[in-house]
Amino acid sequence: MEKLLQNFDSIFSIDCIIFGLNEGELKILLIERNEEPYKSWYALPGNIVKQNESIDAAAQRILYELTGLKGIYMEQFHTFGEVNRHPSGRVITVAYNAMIRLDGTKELKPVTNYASKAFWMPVKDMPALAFDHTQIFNKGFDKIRSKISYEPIAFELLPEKFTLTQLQSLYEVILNKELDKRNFRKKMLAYDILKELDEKQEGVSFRAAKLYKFDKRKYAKFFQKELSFGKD
Amino acid sequence: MEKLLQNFDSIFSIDCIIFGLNEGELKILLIERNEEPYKSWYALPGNIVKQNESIDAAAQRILYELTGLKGIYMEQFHTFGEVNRHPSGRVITVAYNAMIRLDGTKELKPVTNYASKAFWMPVKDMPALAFDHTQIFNKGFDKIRSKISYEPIAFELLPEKFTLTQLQSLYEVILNKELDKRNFRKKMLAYDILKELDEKQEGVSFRAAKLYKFDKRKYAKFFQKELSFGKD
DNA sequence: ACAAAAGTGTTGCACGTACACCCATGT
DNA sequence: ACATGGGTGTACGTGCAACACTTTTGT
Repeated sequence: MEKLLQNFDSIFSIDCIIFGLNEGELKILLIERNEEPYKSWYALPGNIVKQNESIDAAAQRILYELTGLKGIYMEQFHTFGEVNRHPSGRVITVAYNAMIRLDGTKELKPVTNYASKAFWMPVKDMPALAFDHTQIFNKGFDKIRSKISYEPIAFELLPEKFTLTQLQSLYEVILNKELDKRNFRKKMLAYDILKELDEKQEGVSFRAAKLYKFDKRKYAKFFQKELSFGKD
Repeated sequence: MEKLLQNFDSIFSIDCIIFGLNEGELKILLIERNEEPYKSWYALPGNIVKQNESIDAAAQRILYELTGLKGIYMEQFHTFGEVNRHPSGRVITVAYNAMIRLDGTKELKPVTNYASKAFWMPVKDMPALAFDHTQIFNKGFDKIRSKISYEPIAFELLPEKFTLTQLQSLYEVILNKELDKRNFRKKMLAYDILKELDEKQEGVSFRAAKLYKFDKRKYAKFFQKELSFGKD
């Protein structure tokens, strides 16, 4: 083992699943590869971790280099380690995911030649991806879907000010089922993590809806759930 | 990148957190290291993944080599990738955990020299461990604790036949809090995943309790939970 | 006036929680 | 007889699911 450790290359990679919401459609960030293997295929933003950076730091750097996005909080969700998942050799990959707000100010522009472009792809139109990225994406999507079921994380995707109907549509897209309007609103408001604003929607040709903001301070309590059988 | 891929050593490792229950005490499986670095320290069973094996397969092999245990179903829960977590070089580690039944037939015997012994350590007495294994253990324990809160996985730890009181004690040990006896029994029986046997406890100096078995067939339904707002 | 979406309450049910006493058995 | 854990039921509160009509606004 000592010999192994003396001269090694760190061959592990990061792949990122970044969700965004645009015109009511759930999308994820893809790149078009500009390198072999899988040159000109679509792929998740991903690359090799350097020897002197932690995997969390690598995730930040790689996302930036391939898409121009900086400072996105990503969470590791699984490591894929089949022997032949990469055609050029043994590479295991640590997959991260994140949800971000698309406010129009975030331009996508790869900083390296490794990607020829970065773009948003509607989740419902996902094409075949390079490597095992389709499998990685499926697992990441499952993860998000299950997480949203017990933690109100969907706000990350919405603009700062949003209507309850927009929030509900987002839940419906992610969970892929219709929800009851009255029950949804009741439950969301009961969480007490929304601030009602004095503003209304503008530019719609029907009754304008109230706008809400997500209240980060009150959000904390949703990270303390536990099974109990009485006597807390 | 292509150059990197041409001659590489795969330097990633696996570490295993194996929980067991013995005399009502929650324990985890440790080894005593027989190699530098950290020679003669206690550590989680773990070692380097080979180039031609998947990380899941590596987890099986490594656990076997270090402890003699075979065919234990382990689940990956996190990958640790700080730059300096291993003193000899850059090694990231994929951590797995599992819960197993200690029925006395499983002898612990390392098959390689890499460990001088393998043994069960009570969780409440955890010593300092080699590398960042204490941190890994803490995260794995958190994971188990949170998982048991929404999925009745604790049966893995118990003998085939057990009493409800034993089951409750186990929950209390893992969750680190007292539970109400009536509510606990009501809830567990309501899950309808226990088979009541015609047997009773033996060799106790008080009223013998009924024995139960875990019914694997009925267990399936606990893997289908989702947030909903009506209209399923 | 009409089209389109906003907004709003009640009821039944399932589940969680709090809580205390008698029973069976071995010594 | 007594000590030890085994075993049991009820009442209350909360949260989820089902369900339909009126209001507001722009065209």
